[in-house]
Amino acid sequence: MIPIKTDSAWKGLAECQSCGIRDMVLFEDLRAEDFQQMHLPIEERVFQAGKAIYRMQAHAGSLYTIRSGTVKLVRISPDGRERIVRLLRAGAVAGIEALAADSYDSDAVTLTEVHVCRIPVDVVRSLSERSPRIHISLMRKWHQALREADDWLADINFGTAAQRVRQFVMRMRHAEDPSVTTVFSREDMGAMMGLKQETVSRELGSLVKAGVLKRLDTLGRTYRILDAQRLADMGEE
Amino acid sequence: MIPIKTDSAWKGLAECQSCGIRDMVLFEDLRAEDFQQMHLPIEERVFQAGKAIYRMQAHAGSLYTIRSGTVKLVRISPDGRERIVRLLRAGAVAGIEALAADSYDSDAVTLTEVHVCRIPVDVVRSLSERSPRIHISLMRKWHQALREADDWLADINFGTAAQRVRQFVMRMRHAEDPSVTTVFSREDMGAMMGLKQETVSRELGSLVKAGVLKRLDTLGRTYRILDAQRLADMGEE
DNA sequence: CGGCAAATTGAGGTAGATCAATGTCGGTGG
DNA sequence: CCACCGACATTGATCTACCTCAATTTGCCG
Repeated sequence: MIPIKTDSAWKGLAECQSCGIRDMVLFEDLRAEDFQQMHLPIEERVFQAGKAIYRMQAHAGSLYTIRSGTVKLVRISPDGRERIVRLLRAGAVAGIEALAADSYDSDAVTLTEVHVCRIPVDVVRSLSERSPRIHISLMRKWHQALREADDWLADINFGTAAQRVRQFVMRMRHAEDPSVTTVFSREDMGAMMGLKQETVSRELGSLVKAGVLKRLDTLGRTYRILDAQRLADMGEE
Repeated sequence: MIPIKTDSAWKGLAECQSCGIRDMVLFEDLRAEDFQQMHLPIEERVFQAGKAIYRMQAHAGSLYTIRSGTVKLVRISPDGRERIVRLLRAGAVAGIEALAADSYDSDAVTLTEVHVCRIPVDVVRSLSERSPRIHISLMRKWHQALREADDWLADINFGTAAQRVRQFVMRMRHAEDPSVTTVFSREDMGAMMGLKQETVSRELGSLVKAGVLKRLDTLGRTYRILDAQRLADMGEE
């Protein structure tokens, strides 16, 4: 008998000390003695694609370090339009605003299956008071988020549709193999770049036709970059 | 004899303890004893309109709390186009990324005469290690910056030109008198909203013609808001 | 096999860009 | 004091990139 699942599956208390991606996340520099001080539960959770980790304006009691997968931060405007303000990937922190405010500033919705560690905000606060290392890590995470937000505006929400789509494709290259890139539904891509889904589809199509990209799957989510040079250069100056 | 002025005028060592806007800035919760620990110089500086406080990629050795005036954060894209990613006003911190990185992420250029306090990054670091209050202040400043960046994307870079301009006009209302709003050159406004200056001019003009705004100066920088309701509502749902 | 969800493709309309002329103000020098 | 100039905003007339609406295609799954 399969247990009923809600939005997330609880995987038990996290084993921070043996965490495989510890160097990417908040506790990158934490020492053994720091873990002793921890009394509140850090939990590992899994979300299926399309689930909300938290909602805008909900009480912000925890932050979430992302172990794997991709999360979109979504704002709904007063008149109901959806705007994706940022993407978070492995190593980023979702809900970092919990450290400075009472409620979350946006929805956090998973685009893929996502593994997170849920850390109560009090744990981070007390650790960062005691450990300068955590303190530095936190600064880096804030900076990472801010930088990402500015990049989002300056890179993929600027210029013609063709320029935006190319920037986006480049930004979504795989870390392991930069000649492969994975994108999202045309609707989501539109909400990220301020374009309509048809326009996104057309621009991707024209990159394929131009021999810059090659489809690797049937759905149009994964592409091989055949001509990285042209992808980066086209439409400059 | 008047001393030669470079970009900024040095006004001497800052008197933090008697600072009039201390509750808005970084040291809002600092106590007398905290100031004793400070050995590096905090300087008060004044910049005329149109000067750079710092440049993108320059070595980031200080951050700047803004005492008065308005600063634009500007990114130049590889192909030379200018994009304004955010505005900073009194109480905000320019160059906060100095705490987490070696170089600044954007140009900071004054739009008005601007008064700042220049604080060496080491001062902030050592204070925040010792004082939990500073630590909390810093978190709030990071959050303020991140929130502002996301707002910028979701509010004034989203929707039709008319919606953007109205959002912008509302965002630029004076704190003391919300029925007055001050905007910038049409070119700068365009670079903030992803529009051309002619479009900005037309949209402002149509708001005046519609009786929503009234020009208060000859240059088109200051307006009285005659119908705040319509300014907020028009073009919703 | 049929039905659904997502992407693609096409035709036509429009918001905003582009190109260009005109207007207004403030400063400067004769 | 007035003429001239440069900076900026405004206004007008086209043009076009992207949106809109709609039909078609593709793969997936029951």
